[in-house]
Amino acid sequence: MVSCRALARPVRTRIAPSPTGDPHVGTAYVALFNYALARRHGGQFLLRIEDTDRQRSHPASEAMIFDALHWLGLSWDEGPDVGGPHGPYRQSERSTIYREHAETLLAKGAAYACFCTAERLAALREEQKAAKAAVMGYDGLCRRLDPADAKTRRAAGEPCVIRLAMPEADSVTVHDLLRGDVRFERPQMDDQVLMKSDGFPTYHLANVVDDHLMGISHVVRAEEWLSSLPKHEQLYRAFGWEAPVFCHLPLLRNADKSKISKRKNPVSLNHYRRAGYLPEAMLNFLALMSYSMPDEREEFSLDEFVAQFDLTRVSLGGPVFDIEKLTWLNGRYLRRLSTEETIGRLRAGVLSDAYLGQVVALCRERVDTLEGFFDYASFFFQGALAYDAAAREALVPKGRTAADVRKSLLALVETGVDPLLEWRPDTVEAALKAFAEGAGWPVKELFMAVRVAVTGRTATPPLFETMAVLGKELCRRRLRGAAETLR
RNA sequence: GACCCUGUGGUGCAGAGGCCCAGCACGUCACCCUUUCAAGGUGAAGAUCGAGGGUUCGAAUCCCUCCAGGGUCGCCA
Repeated sequence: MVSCRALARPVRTRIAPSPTGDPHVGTAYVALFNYALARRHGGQFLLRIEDTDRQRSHPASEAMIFDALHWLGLSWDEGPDVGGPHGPYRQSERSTIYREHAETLLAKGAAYACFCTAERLAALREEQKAAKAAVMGYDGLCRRLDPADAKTRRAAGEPCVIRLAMPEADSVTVHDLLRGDVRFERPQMDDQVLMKSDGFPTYHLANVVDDHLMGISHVVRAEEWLSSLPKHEQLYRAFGWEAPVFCHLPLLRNADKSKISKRKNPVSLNHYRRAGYLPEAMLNFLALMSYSMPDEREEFSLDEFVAQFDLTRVSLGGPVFDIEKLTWLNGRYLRRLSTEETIGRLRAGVLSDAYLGQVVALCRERVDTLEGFFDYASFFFQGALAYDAAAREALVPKGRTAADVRKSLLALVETGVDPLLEWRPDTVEAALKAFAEGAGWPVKELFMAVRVAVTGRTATPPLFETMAVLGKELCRRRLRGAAETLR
C-alpha cells in the first residue's frame, strides 16, 4: 500500500528532532506515524538527533526528547541512546562525514563555495523585500566565480559556505506520496547553503546524507518541509543516490488554524504529562489527527493502530489540536483503569515519594498538624489555579495596572520561562532576576506577583524552590492563567 | 509579494460518480438515570460537502476558474 518501489527494500523510517527546546507535541505526532509505518511493515524505526545548530542545541533538550517519547511508549531500533549499525546518530558527531560529502559535491560541480558575508546577504534580503521582488533567495553571485579562484581563496582560509547549485530549469516536479506530483516554478529554488562557515552542515545536507547512509526508505515529516523538497531531491540526484519515498504530514494547528504554537496552545509534551494526561490517550489522540481507522473506531491502542496502519489513509487538511477532545478521550482511558491502576498512575507522578519528599521538605516547618499540611501544600497537587479576589489584588502591586502586570507575566513566560531548559532553583532565580531587571520591575514586586500567580497565595515556601518543585510546565500554565484572570 | 499545499456542520474524521436531500466522534442543548456532581443512556440543533462554472442520465466525489486558510522563502531546523 506504500508504493512498489518501497517494497523492494526494507522499510526504515526515522524521527529526527532538533534538541532546541521542550519536547514538542508535533515531534510525537510525526514520530507516531513513522513508528507505525515501520512496525506495520516489519521494518525499523530510528531516532536521529539533528543538532547541527550548535547555538541552539542543548543536551538537556535531547534528554527530554528521549524521556517524553519513552513516556508515550514509543521505542526505536537505532538511536543515540541505543546504538545501531549506522551510527553515530547524533549529527554533531558526524561532521567529517558531511565535510567529505560536501567535497564530493564540490568536485562534481554540484555545489560551490560562497564568500558572501552575512551583511551582504542581509542587505540583499532587505533590498528584495523593499523592491517586493518576486524572487527572494540568494542571487548566485559566487556561483559565477571562477572555480580555480574560489579554490585558492578557500585554501587561503577565507571564510565561506558551500552552496548547492540548483539546476536553472523553469520548474521542477517532485513527488509526495499523498499529493502525487508537485510542480514548483523557478523561484523558491535558490542555492541553499549546505555547509555553514562554522564547518557544520545545514539541515538540508545532513538530512539527505544521513537518510541515505542510514538506509531510510520513507521520509515522513511535517508539511513545512514540502517546499524544500526540490532541494532535497536535487541533492539525491547530485550524489547519484536513489531518493526515499517522501510523505508530508499536515501540520498540527491552533484553534485559529495557524501552525500550532506555544503562544496559543501548550505544545510541550511535558505539559500534558504533568497535567495528568495518560500517555496511551495522548498517543491515541495524536493518531486521530489527520487519520482514521478503516472502521471509524476512535479508541484504540498503539498496537491496534500499527496493525492496520496505512499511510495513504492520512487526510491532508491541517487538524486543529482540540484539547477538549483530547481531554474527553483521556477521561475514557482514565475511567477504564481500576482503582489500583489509577493509584499506580498517581504514585508515578504527583504522589510519588520523590515528589512528596520535595513538597514535605519545603512545607514541614510551616505546618503544625498533619492535616494542616494538606491545607498549606494543596497548590502542589492542583492544576490551573482559580484566583480569588484577594489573590487578584495581590497580583497587582500598588501603582501598577492589571494590564501592565498581565503583559509582564506573559512576557516573563516568553522570555524567562520558555527558554529555560534546566529548571532548578538557581536557574529560576537567575531568570526571574534578569527579567525584573530588563523590565524595570523591583524584584520584590515581581516576586510577589509571580508567587501569587504560581501558588495562588501570598504566603508560601521560598519562591524559587517552590517553582522548581512545581516544575516548569505547571508554573508556565499558572503564570498564563494568572495573566488571563487579569484580563 | 512569489511559490507550494489544503478546503465536508464550531472541532476531529468517514465518504474514492448513483447505497448520501451526507455518516461517526468531540463540543452544545434537552431528557432519562441519580441525594449532588460526574460518568452512562436517549434525542435535538448545527453542513445548500469553500464559491461559481462545466463533464455526466446522475457529483461531496472528475475538470476549470476564483476565493479562503495554511506553509515556505535564514550560514534554524
